[in-house]
Amino acid sequence: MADGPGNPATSESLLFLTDEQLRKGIEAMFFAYRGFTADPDRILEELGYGRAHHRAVHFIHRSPGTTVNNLLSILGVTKQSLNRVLRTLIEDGLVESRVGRQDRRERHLHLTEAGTQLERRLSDAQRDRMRHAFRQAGPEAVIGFRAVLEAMMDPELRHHYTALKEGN
Amino acid sequence: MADGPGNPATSESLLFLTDEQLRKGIEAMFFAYRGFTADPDRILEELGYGRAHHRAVHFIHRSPGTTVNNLLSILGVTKQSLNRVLRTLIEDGLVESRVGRQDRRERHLHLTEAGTQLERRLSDAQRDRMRHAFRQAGPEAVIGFRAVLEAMMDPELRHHYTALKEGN
DNA sequence: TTGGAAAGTCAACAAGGCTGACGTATTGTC
DNA sequence: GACAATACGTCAGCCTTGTTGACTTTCCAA
Repeated sequence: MADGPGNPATSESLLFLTDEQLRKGIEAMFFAYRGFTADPDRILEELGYGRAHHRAVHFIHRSPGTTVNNLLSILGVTKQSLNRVLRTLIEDGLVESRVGRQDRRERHLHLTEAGTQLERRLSDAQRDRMRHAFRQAGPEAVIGFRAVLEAMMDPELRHHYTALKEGN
Repeated sequence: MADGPGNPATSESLLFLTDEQLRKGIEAMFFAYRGFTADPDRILEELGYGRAHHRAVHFIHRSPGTTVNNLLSILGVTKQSLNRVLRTLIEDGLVESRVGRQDRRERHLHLTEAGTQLERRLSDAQRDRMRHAFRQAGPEAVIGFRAVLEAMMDPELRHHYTALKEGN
């Protein structure tokens, strides 16, 4: 089995690592992310919210009772930045901030009924697109999709992704 | 072949469409995109640029001589927004704007030598991460990754992704 | 030739990042 | 009991990057 530069098998097996393939992957991320956020963005706009509000609502829904500090480490923004968003959500009655029972310095965040409804509306829209893409591409592709994305994350942030119930 | 709710084959084959699977997909996109932009962001920051500059440089490199209008349709922002970015890039000598020969209203955009160098530096960083993720996940996964992302794009924007030399 | 459309530029504003400084309540430690 | 550390909130001010509105230059078609 010669392995020269002209060997078709060799070039084929490495084809997915050529600069052109990598560029395609980069642009795929760019354009897909646009689609990924497009539907929620439309809903948010009519309510006067932005993506920052969506992120907060999403992760409060995922981890009810989470603290401000925990949310900060997930979102990777400053507390001043998060606070601005959180304040409007609390004022608008979408999020409730409860003083911690063990540690009264902490604030535990929960979605109100209205907050839960908005979360549902946003995630329904986003899931619809994700479901369509998954169905279109098939189960095998979904495995690959997840594998590549997981490998693309910063290692020190990956635990936020896998921290929940493992195996799902 | 009964198809009851307890049938393992059925639930397994549809497992990738459960709400929990979709939520994982959504968060995978969120965290992966953060990693995807992290390396270029660091380079851009030390130069006083942002992601908007990166996007402009990337697509001018991909399509030398492209017009401002064409760039607008790819990037999906207003021309005023793009213009601000473009102006600084031109002032800094990274991009050259040439008046169109047929239509003198048009401006054809090219990277200068310095612009090409910056593009190289940015895309090297981003390709390194993409390459690592591709290698980690394997060729089969890359196929799936691309299939899912392509299905996630807005149909009317997808042509920007596949418009180049097909089959690469 | 003139009026509309198209390409691009300038001005001003808003969202949402950031840093820095500071205040307050609470907790834990010496 | 004093004191440092922690969790959170807030004010001020900056930057990037999105927006709309008003404008010029250029082209083309009636």
